[in-house]
Formats: sequence, structure tokens, C-alpha cells
Amino acid sequence: MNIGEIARRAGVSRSTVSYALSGKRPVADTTRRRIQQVIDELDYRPNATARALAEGRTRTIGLVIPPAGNRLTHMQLEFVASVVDAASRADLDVLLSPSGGDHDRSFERLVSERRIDGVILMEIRLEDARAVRLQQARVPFVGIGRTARDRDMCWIDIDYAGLIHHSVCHLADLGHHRVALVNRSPELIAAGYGPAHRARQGFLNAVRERGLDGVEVPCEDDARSGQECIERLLRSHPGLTAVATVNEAALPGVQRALADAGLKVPRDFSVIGVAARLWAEDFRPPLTAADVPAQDMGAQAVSLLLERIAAPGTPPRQILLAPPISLRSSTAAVPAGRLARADGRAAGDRG
Amino acid sequence: MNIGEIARRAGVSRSTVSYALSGKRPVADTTRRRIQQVIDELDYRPNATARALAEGRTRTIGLVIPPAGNRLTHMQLEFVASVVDAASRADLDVLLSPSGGDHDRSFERLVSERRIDGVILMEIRLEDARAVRLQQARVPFVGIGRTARDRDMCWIDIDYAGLIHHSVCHLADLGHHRVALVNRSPELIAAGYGPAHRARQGFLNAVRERGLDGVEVPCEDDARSGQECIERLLRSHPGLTAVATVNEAALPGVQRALADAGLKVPRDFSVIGVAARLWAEDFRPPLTAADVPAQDMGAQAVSLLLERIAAPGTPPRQILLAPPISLRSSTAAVPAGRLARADGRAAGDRG
DNA sequence: TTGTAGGCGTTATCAT
DNA sequence: ATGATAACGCCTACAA
Repeated sequence: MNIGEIARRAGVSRSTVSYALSGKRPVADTTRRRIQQVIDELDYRPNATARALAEGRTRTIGLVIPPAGNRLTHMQLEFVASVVDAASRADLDVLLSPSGGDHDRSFERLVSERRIDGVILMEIRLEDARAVRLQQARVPFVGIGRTARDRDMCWIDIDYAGLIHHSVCHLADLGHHRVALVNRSPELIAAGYGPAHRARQGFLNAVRERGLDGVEVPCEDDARSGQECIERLLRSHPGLTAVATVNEAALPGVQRALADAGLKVPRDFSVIGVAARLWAEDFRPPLTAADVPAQDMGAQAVSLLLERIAAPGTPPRQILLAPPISLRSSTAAVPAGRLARADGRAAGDRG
Repeated sequence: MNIGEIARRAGVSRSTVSYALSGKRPVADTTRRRIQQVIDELDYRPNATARALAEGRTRTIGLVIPPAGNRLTHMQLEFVASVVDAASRADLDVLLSPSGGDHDRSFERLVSERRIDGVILMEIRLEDARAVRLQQARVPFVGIGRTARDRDMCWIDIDYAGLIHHSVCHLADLGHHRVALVNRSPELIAAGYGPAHRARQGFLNAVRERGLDGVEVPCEDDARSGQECIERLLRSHPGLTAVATVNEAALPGVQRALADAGLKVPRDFSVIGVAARLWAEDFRPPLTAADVPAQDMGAQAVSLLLERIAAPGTPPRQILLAPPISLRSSTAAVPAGRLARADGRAAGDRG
């Protein structure tokens, strides 16, 4: 069933059917009704491929996700879901491309075969070959996350540096002195994953500014690693009274390790972080944390991309989100006994 | 940049370029090399849309996922990832459509605008309007899960009924008598979600066959609900010594509730279930469970779909998986004290 | 071995 | 207000 058949049965030309459908030029009421009737009868829908070829756009956007090998985190999952949802509301389809490395067939197809009008790029690295490729191919794109040269591109990101800085200052205000940052995985850090690096930066800055005794440790994105990580920290850093983290998947393990060590949160130990609300509220006691608004971010990424597609020439717009830190129940003043000891050591630490 | 431009620069006709690219008819070596050189020089790739229009197929499959509102479970996430990965290996692109209800725009676009060669349908209901729609539109499709009229369609599914039956029998063999099934959410059950209904069926059968005292409770897909669910069960069903579950997301809560109640697994209480290995191994102690091979399922769904696309006429093929139950450490013989009491009651129970 | 030309189903520019 | 007709970029049957 195609537009020609509809035209024939309605006794008009194909262009009239096309215009009746698009409304881009007036069509007599009687004609329109006749056409509509035939369309309803045959349940006709224009072929999207043909339309894309003629219009020069596909009404489809690409969403580049990390490959399945690395299991997706909950946060990433929420991005995907919210992007797909937002796109769907804008009558856009979403083509998924799992690609992390540089030379990925599905990514290449996406950018070079003109299957899509624009791309949303997840899991961006500080140096990101895919961003470069998209730029040179002049494909409009938006990053969820940003590269080191972030002025050149359009992105939406969380201010991990600022949030971790703020979190650590909060801990310092509460009297904590020996604090740790539980970061993302060594692989991500090695790969130059932005959030991990920026979290580290914010942590180091706060530690320096407040004269703290701080240690940063990498941690895989799962509960078991979180547990091992805290166990190691407690052994290697006696007197540790608080951790900040950007690794939400590690949280259940953090909780278990502290419980196993007989440390009660927040009485004996404080925990603070950046995490999707689900994880924060599931922590016991509820986690004081900056809630990552993954839902919004997906939607905003889509509208950013739509802007970009509509006006590719304009200077790229960027959105840096710093969600407020929700004070829940996982942070408290450092326990008195420990405070003394920590203070005793502080003098000799870190110049 | 298009095929005509390549042809012009290489001094051949467009068809020669096309054939050189597809290999569907022999091209002289010198000619082929000349063409390839131009292609490399200009970094040309054929336009996918034009190709799709000419060939009558899009090299794209649709993946219908539950809408973002209902947060995706880990298992669903793994399906998505594995489908996308498998498709990518077959040089297929994947178009995502979030749609649960009946009248969904993005789903309608998928099936009626011929954007895709076939569809993989997730989260199938026993009565599923989308399956019906795909059937009438003659779009090849494969279900991850199956409808009540499962002979009519092509699907891959887990044998929840069999696995839960087997699990409960295992509990019975260990001497458990008062057992519960922690099922999926009330909404899913009300919507006729297959796995929930089939799990219930398997549970009831085992309970009947073994003369157990069984109770089935629905539970939302998250830790908090799991916790509340077990707390309620322990109150309302004293003497309960074991639960079976198909609700992996509830497991962390199950664990917490048991710990809070002072019940040690498996000494005081047994837990068994169907879950992705990640969840099973993360449980403490490691969960005796049938491991859902989500990875394989995605890959198999894709190859099933490819078969179907290649030969739409053939009778639909179905794959029912019953992964073995891995004996880990969460099940043990019923505690002696309780056994006596449970046996005492058994005589009067359930005819 | 290569070229010519028609077709895939739309949209959109001229005409009328 | 409506109809021809030429793109859009590729594939492929037919011809040479």
C-alpha cells in the first residue's frame, strides 16, 4: 500500500494526497475527506524510509551507550530510559549503538550512513574519539558528560567536582579529618572517564583547602567491590571516620562492610555521596547525597539535541547541573573519641 | 557525497560502483581498485536510507521495551544490552520503542511505517495487544516471553512454572512445610504478566503435590518492598521456614528483613529463587537459584528473529529454557524445632 | 566486463 | 485547488 494507490482510489494525484497528509498546502474540504476515507479504509501510513529519503532527514536520533560487556549502571539505565521516553514524546525514534572503543561498526554505521539526524553520546571520556568523529562528520550531537575540551561541544553534565568538594567540606565541618573517596573503577579512571577524574579533583581540592587527611581509592561498580574496598580502607586507614563516594553501585557493599565492622552509621561513621535517589533512599540509614536527576537529564539532552539539529551553526550550549545535597541521615559529627585521635594526627599530616 | 559522484570520479557507471561494493557481479580488478581508491579518498559510505528504499528492507530491528515509567529491572536491562550486542554483531541496527499500553505512537510508527524488518517484544502479557497487532500487520517478531496462545508465535522464555515447581520440591525435600512464594508486583499480575502467573502455577502445583502449607504474596520490584513483604510474612505466618522467589530486585530487602528478624540463612530460614546470577551471587549467603541466562536469551532472540525474517512462512519456532538450579548456600534442612511444629500442623492442612 | 534505465515511495517545485 | 514531474540515492534487470 503506497501513496499512489491511495491517490488512484481517491481519484486525485499523489501530490494532493501528500499535501492532504502534511497540510503544507490547502486542500479542498471535500477532497480531503475523500482522501481520508480511503486512508482509513486501507489503514495507510506513509513509508518512513521513502519519506526520509525525500526529506533528507530520518526523524531518528542515535543513542550511543557503553557496550554490553561493561554492565550498565542503574544511572545509565535511567538515562537510556529517559532519553527514549523524551524522544518518543517528540515523535523521534531512537537507534541504539553500543560502542565504547574507537572503531565500532555500529557507531560507524550511525555516523557515516546518515541513518540519524543527531546523536546523544553517553559515557564520554575526557579524550573521546567518538566526539571527534562526530564533529568531523558534522553530525549534530549532545554529550551526557563532557570532554576535556568542553567548550567545543554541546553537553549536559553533573558537577561532580563541585558536589564532591561540597560533600567533603560538609564532612570537615562535622569534624571529620580522615576521610576517603570511593571512586569509580580503575578501568574507567585509566580511560579518562570524566566524572571519576572530576570527583577526584574536587576531593583533592577540598582535602587541601581544609587540611584533611584524605585517601582516594578506585572501586568497581558493584556491591562486592564496595565491600572489599571499605574492608581494605578500614584496615589500612585506622581512624577513618567518613567516606564520600560517586559509586552508587558500591553502596550496598559499603553498608555491609561497615555493619560487619560493627560501625554504626552515622554514629561511628559517616557516608555521603552522589547517587540516584533510589540508591540514596535505599541506603540504611538514608544517604545524605546529591541526587542525580537522570530523568531530567535525558529529557534535557533530547531538547538540546533538537535545538542543535534545528540550528547547527549556533555556538554549542552547555548545561552543568549541581543538584542540591539532600541531608538525610548518614552523616553526623565525628565521634568524640576518634576526633581527639584524628586531631592528634592532623598536625603531622600533609603539610 | 553519493554513488554518482564516485562513479564520475572513477570514470565508470553508477552500477559498476554499486556492484563493486556489493560483489553481486564480477568487476575487473583494475576497475575495482580505481573505484576503491576514490571511495577511500572521499570516505564514501552508501546512504542507508536510499539503500533501504531500494532493497525493501531496513537492516534494522525494533526492540519494544517497557515504558520508562516502570523502572526497568536488571534482567530487562541485560536483555536490552544483549539484544543490541547480538544485533550489532549481525550488522543490524536496533530501534527502541518504549511501549506497554495498547495505543502507543512509537509502537505504531514501528509497525506501520515499515521502519524495521522485524521486532523483538519484551515483557509480554498472556493477552498481549502488541503481539496481535504485529501478527495482523505481518511483521516478523519474536517474544521474550510468550502469550497464552503461545503456539501461534515465535518466542524464547524461561520455564518459570517448572523452575519454581522444582525449587519448592527442593524445599519440601529438605523438610520445609510452611513456604511462601514472593512473586512480582500486583500490577504485573493484574496485567497478566506471564512469568508471574506461571510462577504462581508452579508454586501451587508443588504445594498441592507435596501437601505443603503455601502462601503466595505479590511484591513490588525493589528492595524496600521485599523487606516489607518478608516482615509481613513473618508476622502473619509464624512457622514459615522458607521462601521461593522470582523477584530478584526484592532480594536485598529479603535479606535485610531476615537479618533484622534474627534469622540466619540457611540455618533458620531457606531462600531459593530464579534470578540473574549477579543477584544470586550477591546474596549472602550465595543464593541457591536458577540463573536466568539473560545474555544468551538476547542473542537467541535475535537469531530466532533473523530466521523468521528469512522465512516468514515457516511454522514459528519456540525455545523454552529451564536453566539448572545452582545449589549455593541459601537452602538447608528445616531447623529441628520448627520441623516438629510444622509437621504437627501438616496433617490438618489443605486436604 | 560494463553501461543504461527503471523503480523503490515520498516530497516539493513548477505549472495549470 | 490540483496535477505533472523531477528529485532523493541506491539497486538491479536488461542490454551491449
